[in-house]
Amino acid sequence: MTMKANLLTHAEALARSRGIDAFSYADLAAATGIRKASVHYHFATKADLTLALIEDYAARIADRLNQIEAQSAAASGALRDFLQLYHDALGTGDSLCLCVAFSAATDSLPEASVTRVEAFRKDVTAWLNAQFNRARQDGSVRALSDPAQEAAALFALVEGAQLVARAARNPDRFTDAVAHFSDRLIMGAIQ
Amino acid sequence: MTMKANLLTHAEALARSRGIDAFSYADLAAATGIRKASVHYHFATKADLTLALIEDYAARIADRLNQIEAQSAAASGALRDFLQLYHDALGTGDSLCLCVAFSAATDSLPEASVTRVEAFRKDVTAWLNAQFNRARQDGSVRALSDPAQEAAALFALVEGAQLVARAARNPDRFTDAVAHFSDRLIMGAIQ
DNA sequence: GGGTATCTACCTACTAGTTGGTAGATATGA
DNA sequence: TCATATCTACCAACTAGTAGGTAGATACCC
Repeated sequence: MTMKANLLTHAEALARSRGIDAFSYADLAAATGIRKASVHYHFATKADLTLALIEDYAARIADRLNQIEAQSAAASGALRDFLQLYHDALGTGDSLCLCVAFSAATDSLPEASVTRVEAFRKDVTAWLNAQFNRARQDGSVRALSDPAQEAAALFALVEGAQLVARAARNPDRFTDAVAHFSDRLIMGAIQ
Repeated sequence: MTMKANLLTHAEALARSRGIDAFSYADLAAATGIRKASVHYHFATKADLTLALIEDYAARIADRLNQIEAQSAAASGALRDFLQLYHDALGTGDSLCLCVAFSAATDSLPEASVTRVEAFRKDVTAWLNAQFNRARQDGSVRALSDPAQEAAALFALVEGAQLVARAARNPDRFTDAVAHFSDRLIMGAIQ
């Protein structure tokens, strides 16, 4: 792995567990074993670093969502995988998905990153909207209302569930919070 | 208003709009017109200040929830008022409820404050649980499942909806995200 | 091939500014 | 007189970021 990728990996872990405000170039230098000035060589300013973080993250999640959609036989399967993705992002209960971490720190983020996070949020909500539209066809989600409304609600639910689970340092809280929604998913033999 | 209360008011506003990490004693001094050292006279350390903030806030919300419960004729009315309370906390879209702000910054909070926030979260969830139990009696919430599950889900939903609305700087996003839940509330002539 | 130039990736050593926090003087009112 | 509340003037530690230098790889030209 290149040092740049290495720095991004550590920065993402720190941002997700502590928040963007709460880690410094010094932390990053300590984590990777190079000097602070060398971190600046790869990412001139912290604004550059945060933008790189969100772009990298957004690309990875977009790939994963496409993959989930392609692999699922019904909307319910895709939505179950979506929940699992956000559950797994919690790790042992000490880290958030980067989107939640960035949303929580909007004020200390450079404008370019805020815009990028907004676009990411819009993309994920659009993906959810597509799944709920699919569900309207395949009938794999119980008590379905307006897809756009469902998408907005589910996105807020998983973000809130992450926040609660991380604050309690217990990923089970995520499962509890989304249980009511999970119960609405009708799973066939193979999803 | 005493200077101590004045400081708490400004600190709460700053914590809710920017986050706890993102305001300093210097900001507080500038906001109140006294010197930084004088702020330390009232709150010796930032740990003291954050604890005072959450205690003050928890007491106010507990009062408000008791009031809401007493005034409501049915569970649906109490839950609608609960949603309104969290909606109003957003202001024009630039501030979170203190619980969300504190949950997002768990790592940079002193242990005593983390514990206090956890207790607050537990209290609010218990209140929601009580409302859903009430709903089981009065039938004012459609498609009701397990009250504890509903409480966990609703709490996560409002926290996430606040996060999304603040990030987008638009309180309407909160309304969108909770619309699906709102639709489940059966409102009588007088609530 | 040998010399020159440029690039990558790092370094030491620094700056200017901010952070939470402290010591000790001073004003004010009961 | 004495507690309360404020002040000025500091401190150590940390922040992002900069200046200037170096070892080694790569590229180009004669």
